[in-house]
Parts: sequence; C-alpha cells; structure tokens
Amino acid sequence: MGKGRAPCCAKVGLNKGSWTPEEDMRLIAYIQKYGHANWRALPKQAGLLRCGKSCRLRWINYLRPDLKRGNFTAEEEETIIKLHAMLGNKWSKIASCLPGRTDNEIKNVWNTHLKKRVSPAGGEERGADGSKKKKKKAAAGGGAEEPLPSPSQSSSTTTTTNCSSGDDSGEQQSNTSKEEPDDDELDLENLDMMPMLDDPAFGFDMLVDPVPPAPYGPAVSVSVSAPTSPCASSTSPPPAPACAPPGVDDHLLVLTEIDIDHELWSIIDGDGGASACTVAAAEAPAPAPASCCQLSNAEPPSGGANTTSHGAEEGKEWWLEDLERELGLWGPVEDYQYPTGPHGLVADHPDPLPAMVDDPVSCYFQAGPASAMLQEPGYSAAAVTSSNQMGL
DNA sequence: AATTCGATCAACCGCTCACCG
DNA sequence: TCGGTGAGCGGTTGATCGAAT
Repeated sequence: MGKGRAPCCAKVGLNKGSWTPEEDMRLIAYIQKYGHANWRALPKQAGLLRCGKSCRLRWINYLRPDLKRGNFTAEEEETIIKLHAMLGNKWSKIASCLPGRTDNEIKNVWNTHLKKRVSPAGGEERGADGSKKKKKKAAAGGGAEEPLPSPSQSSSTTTTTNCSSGDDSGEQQSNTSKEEPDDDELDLENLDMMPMLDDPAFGFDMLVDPVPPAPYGPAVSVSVSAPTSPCASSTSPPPAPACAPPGVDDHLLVLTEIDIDHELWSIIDGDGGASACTVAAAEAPAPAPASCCQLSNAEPPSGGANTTSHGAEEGKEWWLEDLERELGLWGPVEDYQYPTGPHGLVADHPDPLPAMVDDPVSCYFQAGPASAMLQEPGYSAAAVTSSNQMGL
C-alpha cells in the first residue's frame, strides 16, 4: 500500500463518474468475450478510458448478468439484518448469501433502511446533529466518535439480540476490523433463523470465507451460480443464467477500436509509450472486425480462458429484459429494421460501430442477445427494443 | 410553481489481502 | 522470505430524484 503507489484513478485522462451506455456496452461485450482475468489491463484492451477498478466495480455492481434488480424482499432484508448482526459490516460476505445482490447494494440498503429499522437510535444518529452531510463534516472535525454501525449496535438494541458476541464483535468491527477470526465466530444459534441456511448446499464457512473466488473470471464461465449463492435463500433469483448473457456466445458485439490518443495510454500506463491504444487495440482481440459469431475462436488477450458457458435458456430472457429495462430500452418494437446481411443476420453486419456510436445500447441489444434470442423458438419479437424508445 | 430537504444509489477512494516472482 | 502488484473490501462522497413546504 502506501509505498508511493498512485491511486489507479488518478491517472491522467481517465474518465470518472457515471458510465455511459457505450462504455457499458464495451465493458459487457469485452467481458463476455474474454472474461476479466486482468482488470487492470481490461480497460485498455476493451478500449475504455477507465481504470480497471472502475470497470470491475461497474461490472460487479451493475452489469453482471446475474444481478437481481429491484427492491429487496422482506426475506432478503431479514437475512441482511441477521447476517449483519453476526458478521458486522462484512458486506461481501453478506452479499454472498444473497444471490444476485451486491455488497454495495446491500451496504446501501443497510445504511438507508435497515439500520434505522434495526436500531431506531441509528436513525436518530443521523438526525441528531442535522443532515448527514453535516454529520460527516462534524465527524471530520474530530467531534463525532460515532462508531460505525456495528453488530453490537444492532444486536443490542433490536430484535436480533441473540447474537451472543454482540458487544465483542461490535468492538472488533468498528475498531479492529482486522480481527477476523473473532468476527467470524458466529453465533450458531442464529443459524436457524436464516432462510438460506435451509439450503443443504450451504456451508457456514461460506460466510467466514468467501465463496471460492469464482470470479467471473477469465472466463465468463464463471457461472453465476457460484459467486453469489453459496447459501441461496429461498428467494432465489430468476433462473440463474450463466455469466454470459443470452445469446452472447453467438452474437457478441464486435468491439471496435476507439481512437484514443496514442500517448494517452502511454501516460496512463507509464510504460514508456510503447503501448499506444491503437496498437493495443490491434493486439487485443476485441476490436477484431470480425463477425459476431467468432466467439468460439476468440483468444483472451492475456491468456484468460474463454469458456463462455451457456446459460440456461430460461435465464436469458430475464437478464436481457432486466438490463434492457435498466438502460431504458425495454419495450415492444414494431418497426425496427435489423441491419441485415445477406443471410439476414445481424452477425453479418460488417461494422456495428457506426450504429453503435449513435445508439450503442440499442445497437448492442439488437445486434447481440436480443437478436440472438429472436432466433430462438418461442422468443417473442416484442422483446426487441426500439432505439426510438431510448431515452438516451 | 418554486424551493428546500431528505433519501437513494452509483461511483470513488484508501486500505488490506493474497498471490507471484 | 521479501517486495511488488493486482484484486477486493468497506467507507465515503456526490449527483439525482421525489416529497414536503
């Protein structure tokens, strides 16, 4: 750490802030095709002006196909409360027990809803000294020694009081987060309160030690089932699709080169400028202007495996629909004309980027999963969205 | 109708961990 | 064994939206 290592995002020329649809598309397409064996190299290879960290976050928290969107169910909330009582702010561990939910999401939900519910004092905490912003400043000024929401807080003041190690774990959580071993001594008496524990596949060590890092790894093969649902609750998400979204295997968006200033990546990389973007892009398979159906031959740029596992068919629709909705694309379309090639397939479209530039998201969905799905028996054309409906 | 305020959530930052040479 | 590097985690911030005034 320290050691003079510059923050990854402090690099010159990298985008920050909200992601654009095009960036999303590039990231999705790249990961679907090559996985994410190396986050640091990924943005460069995918032609994204983002740091790897940012890409990773975006993928994990927003673009991952197995994400469950929408409000938390009561059961999920209960699970969070109980797990938090036992684990404290171990959001990633809590998230591992809530399939389709991210640590960030859970953290937000906890801080905005559950904390108050569990510990009304926590709500007052914020209101007591005014707005949350004021509170932050006050804390920064050194006044507030307000401990973070800790297991002790929740366990000592709420319904989840039977976490025997409440006080201790609370202290550890807020003061010595490093004392993992103790934190992980969970109160087994709580186990029967947790819905996901009914799952025979559940092992408590899953909480203590995160699920085998089955990252969406170099291979998209990382099946969705692995990362997020070691202790699948009964409120399981829609049929878990494989990491690769519907139809992606066969209809990947062709990533095209972004014309980034050659020196930019040199600066970013600090590697002496040998890796101009276009060069990298040329080396990286991503930009290959080939057909969308070339996936099976694709070689990960950095040796990552590309196993693009096929998700369950039934998993395709929900993921696609969800993401489309998320991006404002969802809706019936009546008059969209696919860019058809000689064979009437999008894959024949020689260069999707031109369209993508205007409308990257719709282009992606029409050229990718959605169109692929169209070719599947039983899939309704109504699922295809019209770029006219984009609010972009 | 305009303004204020609070809630929400995506994204960033800094740190630690784990792996590899 | 040690140091460097990348990944991951948890805390925090800031933009946005909706409700209240």
